Amino acid sequence: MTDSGMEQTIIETAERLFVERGYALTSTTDIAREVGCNQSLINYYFRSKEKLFQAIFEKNAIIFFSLVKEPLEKNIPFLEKIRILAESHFQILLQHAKVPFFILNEIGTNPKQMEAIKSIAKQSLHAIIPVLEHELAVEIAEGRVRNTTLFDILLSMASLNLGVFLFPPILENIMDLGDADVRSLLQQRGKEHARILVTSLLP
Amino acid sequence: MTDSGMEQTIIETAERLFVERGYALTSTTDIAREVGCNQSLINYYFRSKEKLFQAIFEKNAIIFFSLVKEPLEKNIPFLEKIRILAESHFQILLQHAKVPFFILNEIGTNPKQMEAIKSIAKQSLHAIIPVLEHELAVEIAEGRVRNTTLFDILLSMASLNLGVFLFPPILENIMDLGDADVRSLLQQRGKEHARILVTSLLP
Amino acid sequence: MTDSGMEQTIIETAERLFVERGYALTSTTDIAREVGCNQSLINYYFRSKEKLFQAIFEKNAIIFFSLVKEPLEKNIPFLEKIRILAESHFQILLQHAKVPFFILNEIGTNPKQMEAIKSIAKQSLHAIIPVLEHELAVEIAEGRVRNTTLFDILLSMASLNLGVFLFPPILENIMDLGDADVRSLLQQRGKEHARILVTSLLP
Amino acid sequence: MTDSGMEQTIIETAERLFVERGYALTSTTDIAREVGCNQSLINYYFRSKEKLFQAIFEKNAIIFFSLVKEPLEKNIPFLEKIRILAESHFQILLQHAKVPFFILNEIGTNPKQMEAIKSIAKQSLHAIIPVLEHELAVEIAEGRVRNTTLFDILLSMASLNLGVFLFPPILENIMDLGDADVRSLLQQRGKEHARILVTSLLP
DNA sequence: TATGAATGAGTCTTCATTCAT
DNA sequence: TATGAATGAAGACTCATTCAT
Repeated sequence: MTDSGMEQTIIETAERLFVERGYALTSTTDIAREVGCNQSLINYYFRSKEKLFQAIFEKNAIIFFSLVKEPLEKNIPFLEKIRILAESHFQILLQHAKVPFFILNEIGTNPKQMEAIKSIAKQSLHAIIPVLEHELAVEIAEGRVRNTTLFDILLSMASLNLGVFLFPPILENIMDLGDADVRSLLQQRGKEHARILVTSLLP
Repeated sequence: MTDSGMEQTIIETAERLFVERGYALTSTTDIAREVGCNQSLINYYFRSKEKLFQAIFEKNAIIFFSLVKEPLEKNIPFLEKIRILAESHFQILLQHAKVPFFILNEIGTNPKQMEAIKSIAKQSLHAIIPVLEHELAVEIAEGRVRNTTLFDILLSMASLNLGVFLFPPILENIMDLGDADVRSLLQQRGKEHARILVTSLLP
Repeated sequence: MTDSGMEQTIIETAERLFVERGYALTSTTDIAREVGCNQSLINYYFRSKEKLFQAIFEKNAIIFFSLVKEPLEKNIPFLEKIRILAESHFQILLQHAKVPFFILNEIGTNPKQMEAIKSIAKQSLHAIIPVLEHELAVEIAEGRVRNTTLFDILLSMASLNLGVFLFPPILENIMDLGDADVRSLLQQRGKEHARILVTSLLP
Repeated sequence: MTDSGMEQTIIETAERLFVERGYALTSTTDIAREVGCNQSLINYYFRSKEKLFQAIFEKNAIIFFSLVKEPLEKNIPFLEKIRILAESHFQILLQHAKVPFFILNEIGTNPKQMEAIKSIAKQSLHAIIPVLEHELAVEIAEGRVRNTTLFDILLSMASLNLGVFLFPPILENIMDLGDADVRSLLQQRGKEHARILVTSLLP
């Protein structure tokens, strides 16, 4: 802990615990114990458990809704864009494996969070959706893509990609695989998902 | 309310609340209030909140791992079986829309539940996996299915199907769609998933 | 403490402490300690400190606004009514010497209490004010009472009577009188107040 | 803010808040926030919340016990002195409308304050009481004033005058009068009180 | 079978105060 | 003179559980 990095330490510890156990099951006492500080200090810096949580939640919500790291290049065929999108989304999740569970959990657990998420989601998605929607219409019209909706495509993509990060703890256990085994099995799933998606879009 | 009507009512109410809000956010006080009985009665019948919960959790875990309602007929081509499996799984979830979130949540939140789940999962899956695994090997060998693993297939299936029941609350909100709209959009996803899966398996 | 008179004991102890020290300075821990019970028990019976307080506050507010024990007889001259009223009010306060301070304190301290008091006050006063107002008008018109308002009369009465119960603790101290001395000095103030009031009303 | 401007600002702000809300309901945090300074600064200057309060309390206690701004002229008839006293007391209160409630509240709430007040009260009153007491005896002996005690007279005076500043918040509410209405009703009460007092002293 | 009373541990929060700088 | 960090005690409240009936 550097020159009074307490505030930072608290945030980091809180993030770890919140993401691991969720809001309800993480007490400020837990955080303080782990940080090694007085419990009041948490309130001193963040005023309330909820305020501390909210900052962390929103930071992770942004990750949750990140589809790409850099904007998609324009002059790329539609299906190629979908493939890039899927892989990129997968890579982002790979770096934040626990985030999907955390966000899903908190949203399901506290409906109030839906509100907090709305603008984050829109901001993330509206950069990408209108363009794709238009391109998809063209592709369908010209017979290069089977008749479907962008909503369906994105839902499939999200499902495939997120599934990999939601179910593994279960899979590890029921398949008696080690953490490492599962991880390596999953590494290749990113490309596989992209392939599944693109294949499913061919007429 | 019949003879042991109370006990039953408590279980049912508890199930509803636990599935809706999760273990941590459901207090025995809540349950008692909703049931309209004394708070002690819950402990009288079930010894502890945790024991009451455990029964309910395991019941729902069984649902969560149910892939089919009836055993698959034997003399059906492999790909057809996969199609049936996917659709059947989807239909089961459709009847228990809140279960996936509940189970995932509880597992992620309380690692102890992994243990409880292991045998349930194995029992469900081992009825089906060895056969399919063998058939898949044959199909691949004979060039009718591209080279892949059953693990991959089932993970894709689970991801696609469960995604539909995990994300809609989010989708509803960020897309400003009504509950009904989303529901109807999803109805057709069952067959779509089967199609995606099967397509993705073709060589 | 009779057959589980806990609830009653709590109310009584709480009333004593609240009246003595006020809401802010009485902790539920204090009450529990004095009662000799677990602190949770207070919440068990009354849900919250505030609810426990509110009942007590309103009970005392009713006393605070009680001017007469029995309705005034009709066929009594106006000035005689005022005299009876003043003496009656004084007697009521004599039996609840600490109430005025308590009520004044809580109102001044928590503006929200004004709302709680409104209806109590109106109920108490509106039984008596309209009649007196009309009679006063007649008396003035016929020259038997000097020109004034009922508001002034009642404010004078309240001031004189309540003053006796608000300042004595101070008087006791600065005059180095014993509690008993002051008390006896005050006993006679009831009639004195009535006299002052009536005298002041003569033309 | 001049050299020691902070210290002064803190005192002034503290006084305003303490008088408005009382000791118990005013936190040093509140004061610091309102002043716009660090919370520690209050402790730095005044060692403790209580010491800060004590100075303020005593200053206001002096006001509370002030009966006259200038010493009464000697060669004035007794009843005229009483009249002047009453009006003068009323005028002082008019300039410090919130003080009576504050002092009464703190005394009733914290018995320790009685001690602090004793000498202040004595100092204020003993400048005036012995003389008046002697003059009253003469007046009574010569039949110009009815038989009473100075204690009674001063208590009546204090009651009438202080009542005006203690009850208005209540009156405003239960009579549905505006702040301004009540204020104007009360403006004239000063002279009225003097009249009531003097009248009540005539034989 | 069913209940109300009672408890103890734990949660979040507020607050006055202290300390090093 | 002035500050931010940190603390410990206390406050109200919730909750699962136990006990006697």
